[in-house]
Amino acid sequence: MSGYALRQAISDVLGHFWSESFGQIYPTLAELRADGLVEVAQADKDSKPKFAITERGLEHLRARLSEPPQSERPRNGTLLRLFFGRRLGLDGCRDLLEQARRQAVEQLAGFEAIRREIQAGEPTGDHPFFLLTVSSGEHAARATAAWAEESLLVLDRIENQS
Amino acid sequence: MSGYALRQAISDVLGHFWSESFGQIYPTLAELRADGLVEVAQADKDSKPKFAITERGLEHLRARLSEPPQSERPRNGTLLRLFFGRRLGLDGCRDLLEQARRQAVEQLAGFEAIRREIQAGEPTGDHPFFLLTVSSGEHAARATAAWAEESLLVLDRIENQS
DNA sequence: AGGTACATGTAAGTAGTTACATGATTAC
DNA sequence: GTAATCATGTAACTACTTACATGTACCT
Repeated sequence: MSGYALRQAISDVLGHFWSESFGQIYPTLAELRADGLVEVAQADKDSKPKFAITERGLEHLRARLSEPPQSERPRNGTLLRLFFGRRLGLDGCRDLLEQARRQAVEQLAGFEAIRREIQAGEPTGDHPFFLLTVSSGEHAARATAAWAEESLLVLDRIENQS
Repeated sequence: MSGYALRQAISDVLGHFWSESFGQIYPTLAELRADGLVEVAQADKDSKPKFAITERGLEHLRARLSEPPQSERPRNGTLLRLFFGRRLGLDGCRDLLEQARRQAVEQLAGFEAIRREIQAGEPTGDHPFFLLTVSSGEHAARATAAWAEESLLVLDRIENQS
C-alpha cells in the first residue's frame, strides 16, 4: 500500500491502540526500503507504485513482534483532574465523568460494529486475532462506562452529605 | 515537599495514571518558582528548604485543572503484537496474554491494598476523589484480567480447530 | 567504611507531532 | 472549475527520558 493508505489503515483499524503520523511514516518507510525490508512494486504500467513487504521484511517483523512489549508511560489527564477533584469542584468532576461515560459508550458501539463487520466477512486465519484486539476494546470501554456511572453516583452522595 | 519527594509521591500515589522524571521536575519547578507559582520555604533554621505552592499557584492550578483533558496517543504494544498474532504464533500470543493477566491480577491486589489504606486513615475531603482514581484502576485491571482469560480460551479453540 | 536513600541539576539524545510545501487525481 | 481526497516529503519544534555529575545524611 501507499504511505498514505498505511496511515489510513493504522488510524481506522488499529486506531484504538496505535497511532502514527506522516512525519513518522515516510522517513521510516524510506529507511525500511534502504534496509531491503520493504520494496516498491508496480503491478502494471498504469497503476501507481506501492510499498510491499519483502521476505526479509517478514522475518524482521516476526523478530520484532517477539520482542517483549515495553509498557508506555501512563498519562491520563482525566484521572489527574479527578485526583485533584476537591480543587476542581464537583461540577467539573461531573463534566469529566459524563464525558468519559459518553465516549466509552460511543467507543463500545464502534467496536461492536467492527466485530460484526469482521464476523460478516469471509473467515481468514487473521480474523480471530483481530477479534482479540476488538474484544480488548470492548472490555475496556464497558469497564470505563461502568466506572464513570458508579463515580457519578458517588459524587451525588458527596453533595448530599455536605 | 522537595523535588525528590514530589517524584516519589507521583510514582507512589499517581503511579497508575501519571509519571514524571527528574529531567522534567526540576526545570519545571524552577520555572514555576520564577513565575511565583511555588516558593521555597524553610520552617526553621535546621530544617531543609522545601517547595510549597503559593496562593497564585493554587489559582493557576485550578485554571489548569479546568482545561479539557487532551487524549493521549494510544500505543499498546501487547495489542499490536496480538493483531499480528498469526505471524507471531500461538505460543507467543499465549505468553503475552498470560503476562497481561498476571500483571492485571497483581495490579488489582495493589489497588485493593491502597483502597483499604485510604479507608483506614481518617477521612479528609480529598479521600472520595482519591478513591475515584483507585476505582478506575480496579475496573480497568478487572477488565484486562477477564479479557486475557477469555482470550486464552479463544486461542485454545483455534489450536484444536486446526 | 560502605551502602542506601535523599537531593538537585544538566546535557545529550530519542521520539514524535505539527505545520508547511507541493502536486496529482477524482468527484460533483 | 473547484473542492476534496490521495500522495510524499521535510523542517521546526515540543516533550520527554536517560545517563551522568555531584553531594549530603543516615544506618550498620
